[in-house]
This record gives sequence, C-alpha cells and structure tokens, in this order.
Amino acid sequence: MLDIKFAVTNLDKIKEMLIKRGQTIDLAPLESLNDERKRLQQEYDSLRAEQNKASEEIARLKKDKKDASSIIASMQSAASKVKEIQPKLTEIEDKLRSVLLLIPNIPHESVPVGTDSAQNPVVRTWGEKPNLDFKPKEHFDIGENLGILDFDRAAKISGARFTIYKSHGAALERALINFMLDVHTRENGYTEMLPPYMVNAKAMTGTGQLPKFEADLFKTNYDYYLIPTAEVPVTNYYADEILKGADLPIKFSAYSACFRSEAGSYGKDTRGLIRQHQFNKVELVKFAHPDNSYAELESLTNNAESILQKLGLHYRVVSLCTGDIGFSSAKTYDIEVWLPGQNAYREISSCSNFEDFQARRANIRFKDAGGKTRFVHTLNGSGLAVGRTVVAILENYQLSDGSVVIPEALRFYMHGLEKIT
RNA sequence: GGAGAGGUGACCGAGUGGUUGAAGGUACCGGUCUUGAAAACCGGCGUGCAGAAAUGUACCGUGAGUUCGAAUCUCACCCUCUCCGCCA
Repeated sequence: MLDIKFAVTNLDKIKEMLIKRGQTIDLAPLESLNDERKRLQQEYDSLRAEQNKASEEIARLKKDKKDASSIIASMQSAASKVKEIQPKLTEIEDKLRSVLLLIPNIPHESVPVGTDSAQNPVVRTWGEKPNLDFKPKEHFDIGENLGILDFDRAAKISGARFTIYKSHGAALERALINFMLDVHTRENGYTEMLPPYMVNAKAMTGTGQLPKFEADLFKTNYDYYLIPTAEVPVTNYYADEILKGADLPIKFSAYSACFRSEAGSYGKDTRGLIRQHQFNKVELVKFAHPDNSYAELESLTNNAESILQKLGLHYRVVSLCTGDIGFSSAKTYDIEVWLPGQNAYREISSCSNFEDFQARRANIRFKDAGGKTRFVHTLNGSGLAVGRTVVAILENYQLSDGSVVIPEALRFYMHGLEKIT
C-alpha cells in the first residue's frame, strides 16, 4: 500500500507508474475521497473540540455542586451532529483504503521499462548447459519411467496439477528441503521457521495477496486461506510490531507446502511438476533497514543462487521489467534454471524488495537510531522452489539409459545414493 | 463441546463515567558524577490526521450502543489463558 500523502501529492508519478506497468486504475476517487475526508475530519474535530470544552466546564460545575443542566442541554445538538458525521467519516476512510489497497507498488528507478517477460534483461549467468549426446527427455517422462513420479494416480485421487512422489523421488524432494534449509541456516545466516499453512484474511492482506488476488487462493470453509507461499505467514510474523533498529536485518528461512489455484493458467504447463496446485518451497524472508534494502536484495538473490551453484545447475538471473514485475514488488530478480528437456530457462526463484509496501499494510515498523518509528523494508525470495529443482536435476543429470545421477552435494542427504536407476 | 479469567503505550503494570494520552516501573535517549564503565541522581521519551506554528483531534483487542461526556457502563465479535469432556 502506498502512503496516502505521497499518493495524493504524486498523482502524476502514480499515473506514469501505471502506464509502465501496463495497467489502468481510475485515480480520480483518490483525490476527491481525500478532500472529502479532510473536510469531514475538520468538521468533526471542531465539533469534538466544542464538546470537550463543554465537558470540562460541566465537570467543574458538578465538582462545585453547581447546576450544569443548561449547558448539558445546549450540547445535545452538537452530540447528534457528531453522530451524523462519524459514520460518514468512517465510510470515506474505508473507501479510501480500499482504493489504496488496489494500487500496485512503484517500481524502483533501476527497474527496466518493458511490457512483458520478453523484455526482462539478463543480469548474469552461471555455469553452462550440460553436454548431452542424446536427445534429452522431459522430467515427467524420466520420472515416470523411473517410477519416482506418479501423475496418473495423483489425478485419480486429487485431480489435475497434483503429483505423487514415490521411493527415491519422495526421498529426493525431502533431501532437497533439508539441504536448502541447512545451507541457509548454517551458511547464509537465516533462522529457520516452520509456519502454519493456513492463515487469516488479515495476513493475506498484509503481504498483498488480498484483496486483489483472491481468485488465486484456496480458501477453507472456516475462513482460513491456504498459503500460496511461506512469505505470507513469515512476513506477517511481525505484523503490528515495532522492531529494534539494531536487530535489522532479520532473516528467516522457512519450508512450507504452497497452494495455488492457478486460475487463469489453464493449458499452461499441464504436464509434470512445473505448475502444481500444491508444491514445496523453501522461502527466504528479510526485514531490512530502508537504507540498505537494495544491498539486502542482492545478497538474498545470491543466497538463492548458492543452492543452484552447489547443485551444479546452470542458470541465469533476469531483472523483471516494469510490465512483468509483481503487484507488491518494487524490484524483482528471477532466477531461471536451464532445463535441457524443455530446451528453455524456467523460473526457479523470484527475489523481491517490497520496500515499505507490505510493511505499511501489515504495520511492521522499527525504531531508527534517532528514536523515530519508521516502516521496515520487507524482502523475500524462493530458496528454492523444490519441485522445480527436482525437474532441473532430472533433466540436467539424466543419462542416455534413463537413469539420473544424484548431484554430489545431495548424496549425504540421500544416504550415499549416487544414481537413481 | 461445557465452565471460568483476561486483552491498556517498545515491555511489565495501575486505572471502573468528568483536565487520563493515560500512575509507577523497565528499556531507550541526553546530562551530572567517574580515568573509563557500572551504580546513583536529573531531564527527556507514543502514533495518525489537520495546521507554517500555537494548537486541535483521534487512538486503552475489534465493531456497535448508552451519555452533555467512555479506557471505565451495555451488546456482539475476535484473540489468549485455566479447568472439564472429546480427539491426533
């Protein structure tokens, strides 16, 4: 959420931002609602001032055992007027907030201008495509042939976009989770967290999934939403709190299952593990000082990259352009891993700095060195999407006979297994 | 599911209708003292909105109500804790 003062005094900037993002929002209500709010607030304040003054006078008279009935009678009209204005004011404030909640974040000045993902510049690449002297298979064929992924039976018991991992497949997924958490907690300085997978609407609003993206979420019949990412519970961990400036940055790493309705992506990635209703992810979350949140974004991205490096998987980092960047984000790097079977780079991590956009929604603040209370900057990134990492391993480490080599960094977690055959 | 207790500032904790934005303490910031630190003492110390400022106003879980006036009374809801029952 943007700051209302900033919003009404920088309407041009917001309009420009919306054009760059390729979106249209009617901003007229913003100005008129804010004017109306100010007008009502002033009226309300002066009425209340009158009431408060009279109250003091009444108190004084009563204390002196004098008659106050005339002044009490004279205040009755003011009281009824206050009752008239109050609900109007509340209504305007609610409307104003609901408009603000639908305005996306302003991209950082370093974010490239562009219309879609084709215009995301590559920032860097790491490693090289593997040399496969045969036609590489896609991960779902490899997995099914090895008997470690079962899509048909998952469809039978759940539906499309679900998978059952079996045997070494299940072990591989579990190994990756432990491997990633160990690297982030022991080498990268994150504190591990295991959060709830169901949260309330307030938490979803805090991180920006609600109110705009309700259709992307699964909701239970008890008013709980299934989390689409651990970002939601972990970022909201400090909602409505004031942190100590000296404690920043605070870094959490959390494994969770993630649930997404994938509404609107019908027909995309229908086969395999790439796009699932339920998938596993290890998430990185940071609460940072506004002065160095962009340096923190770089290191967070590097932390996510370190997993791919240890696994020996070739990837590139792209900077999302203004037309592709997410609603809440001010700047996002996507890490795209190379998939020989698909002959394409695919997103395996998305690392973002939200600046104070989420902090303002979730009300997460800190005391700076001067004792002033300010909003923190929140950041997060996948470290990494586990299912897609399995895809990358199967496709990059496949052999011509259909077997798959286990990357060395993972063998400890696979009890020494070197190859899935 | 049944019975009870409670939600106050960064934290602990007073406060049951009239100068209460809210005692006291802790933490924090500044100062005195000290070679330095600690201790002690003195002072400061919430946030939003409007305003150039003075100042005004709002905020004591959330929402509604009673009243000239609500942290304080009424109702609903949310959350936490304790006991009983049931269950992994």
